Amino acid sequence: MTLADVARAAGVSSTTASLVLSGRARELRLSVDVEERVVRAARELDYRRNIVSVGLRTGRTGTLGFVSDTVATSQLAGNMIKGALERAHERGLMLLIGESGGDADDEKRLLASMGDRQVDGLVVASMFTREREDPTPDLHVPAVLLNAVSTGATPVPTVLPDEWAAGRDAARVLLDAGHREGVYLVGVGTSPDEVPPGGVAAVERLDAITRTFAEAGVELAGGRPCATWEPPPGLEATRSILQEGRPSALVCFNDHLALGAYQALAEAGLRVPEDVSVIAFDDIPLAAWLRPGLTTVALPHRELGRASIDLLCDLLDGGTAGAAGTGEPVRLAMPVRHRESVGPPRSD
Amino acid sequence: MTLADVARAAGVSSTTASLVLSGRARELRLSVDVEERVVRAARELDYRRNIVSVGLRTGRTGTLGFVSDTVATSQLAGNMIKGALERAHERGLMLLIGESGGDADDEKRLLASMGDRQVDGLVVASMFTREREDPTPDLHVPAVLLNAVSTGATPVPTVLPDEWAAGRDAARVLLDAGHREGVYLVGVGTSPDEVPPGGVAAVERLDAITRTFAEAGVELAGGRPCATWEPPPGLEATRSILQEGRPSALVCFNDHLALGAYQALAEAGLRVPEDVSVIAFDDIPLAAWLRPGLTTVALPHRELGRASIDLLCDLLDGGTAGAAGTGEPVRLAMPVRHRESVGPPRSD
DNA sequence: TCTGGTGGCTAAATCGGATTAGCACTCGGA
DNA sequence: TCCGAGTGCTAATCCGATTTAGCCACCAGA
Repeated sequence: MTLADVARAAGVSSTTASLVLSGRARELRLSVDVEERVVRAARELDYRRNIVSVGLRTGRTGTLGFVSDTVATSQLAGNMIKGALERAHERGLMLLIGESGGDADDEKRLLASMGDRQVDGLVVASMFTREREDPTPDLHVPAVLLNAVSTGATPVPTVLPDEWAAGRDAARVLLDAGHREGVYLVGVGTSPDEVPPGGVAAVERLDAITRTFAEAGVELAGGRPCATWEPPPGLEATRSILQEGRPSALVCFNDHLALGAYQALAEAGLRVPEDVSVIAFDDIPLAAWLRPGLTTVALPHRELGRASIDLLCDLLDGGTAGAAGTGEPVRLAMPVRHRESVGPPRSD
Repeated sequence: MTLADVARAAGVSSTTASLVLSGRARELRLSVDVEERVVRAARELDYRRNIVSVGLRTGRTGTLGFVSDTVATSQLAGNMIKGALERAHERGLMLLIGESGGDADDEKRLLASMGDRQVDGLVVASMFTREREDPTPDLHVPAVLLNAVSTGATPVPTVLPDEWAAGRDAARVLLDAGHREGVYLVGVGTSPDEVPPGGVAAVERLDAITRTFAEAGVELAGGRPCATWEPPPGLEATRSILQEGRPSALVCFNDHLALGAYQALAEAGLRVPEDVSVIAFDDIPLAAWLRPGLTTVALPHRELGRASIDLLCDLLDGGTAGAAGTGEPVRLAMPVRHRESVGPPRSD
């Protein structure tokens, strides 16, 4: 079923059929009769426009590229993709997905490959917020960064979680509960240089936490940097903290670390939140399933994914209009999920 | 940079350039001189074939579609996609990804949309093994099913995890450890009709478990069907089992249920594996992080994803050659991950 | 010398649409 | 009566490749 078939069935030229089917009939004052005939023929023949052909002629394929460093490492990634997919479909676009595995050459290949397929635009995503160079210096395809900031000269439109506010809110939750001493960090040290490399998120959270406590006249009791933010290091770090005595509250820099912390606390016979309060970041499904439920500041992955598509589309059809115009990154709020792991400090 | 530019730079016709660049120079006895000139020009101009154009002319776009019901619900899903993505890239193909959210109309729309973009083939995936109808009755695009079996008349090539063998292996692990009584099922009942609807996996596992124990002269002590396989129902089910007395071993139908079981056992003051052994299915990352580490039969999601692409490619360029030829589904082994949650039965 | 074959390359058609230029006809005003 | 300005539609070109059909020069055999 091609356009020519429809045109023939409607008894018009394919030019006319094309015009009608791309909704330009009114604009070009085609007769209502002709318009109806074409529409009917198209419906009866179950005609669908061949997007490859349209792409060749117009250069627009209705397809976007989404390249991330790692898709499956964490569930989070999945949700980011899910959000992007959703939003793209809502806008009638399809997503070509690629995963570079963190390798720069692979990424380059992937981006080129998407360029070959004439994607209209690109989302370049990172699983963990970090700095990176401009992904598409030579490709002349509009691109936005997701969960990453460009170090290049020309700013690339960017979507980021608001990590600073998240750190502040986490600190406030503990302050509101009454914790003023014995607050420890799990995953990072108390000084900005004791943070995993490239971890923009950690730096911002740490800064916010430190300041917020300081403004309340509270000094952090200590922290333990962890090379990887997974349960075993979290367990070790917490054991180490326990050797200094019973902490009042633990700020775990992600939920996995918090799982390790739970295990160490259980080992030591301490109860959450009666003896020790715990707050974390990310809100992976596990957080809701732990006993007691883990209070955590959610990384809005799905919304990040959606926002990246919106930003890209703004960029595509607005030029500098909308959010894409200002050089500032789009920051998405990280909501606190209140569960049962934070309580008042133990009185003794 | 178009083919015409390359041809001009090399001083040949675009026909010749096309021939050279698609590796048919030898076959058509073009002179070595011409071949070299074209290759050099292409390299110097950094020429890349426009795949959209090729797609229009040849009908092959070097792009496959991957449609699943839910991408992000579980990590597993992510790994399946990751595997598919990997394999596709290894073969120089790109993946157009779609998520139907389980809605049949959305799926139809998605498939049509991919058809419009001339995908060479389709993988239709399901997160949980289940029966479904042929996804592409009208689309004339080759398709394979992943983690789903077709109920249609003409069999669709399919990739499935070998759930039966998995059930058998789980049972053997317990038998080998010495468990001969007090073995309970968490997630399903002991009879085949007490299984969540559409759960092909559960049916096969259950059958295998029952038979394997029966062959060893062991009868299952009981089971608890759960509406959803998540930690809270697992916790409830285990509490209910504990009211009958101390079980010797628990077969949890997935890792989430096992997490609930761990919580119930901890509540009751029972230790794993000294008092109660636990074995489960899936091998999500959490399984390795639980204390003690959860012995579980892994769902090879990544491999499933990879295999689906291989099967699809066989179908595309083999016709009925390779695995695609036989009507039988491709079955992938589910390896047992031995950790610490299974031990000998308590002697008293 | 003419014919037939073949080695080496290219003009032109093609894929399925979008777009541009322009045709044929009507109507109102000078 | 003639001109200019619509009105309603279409022929032809183009996008960037692949593929078909075929051209031209050269050489061997009759």
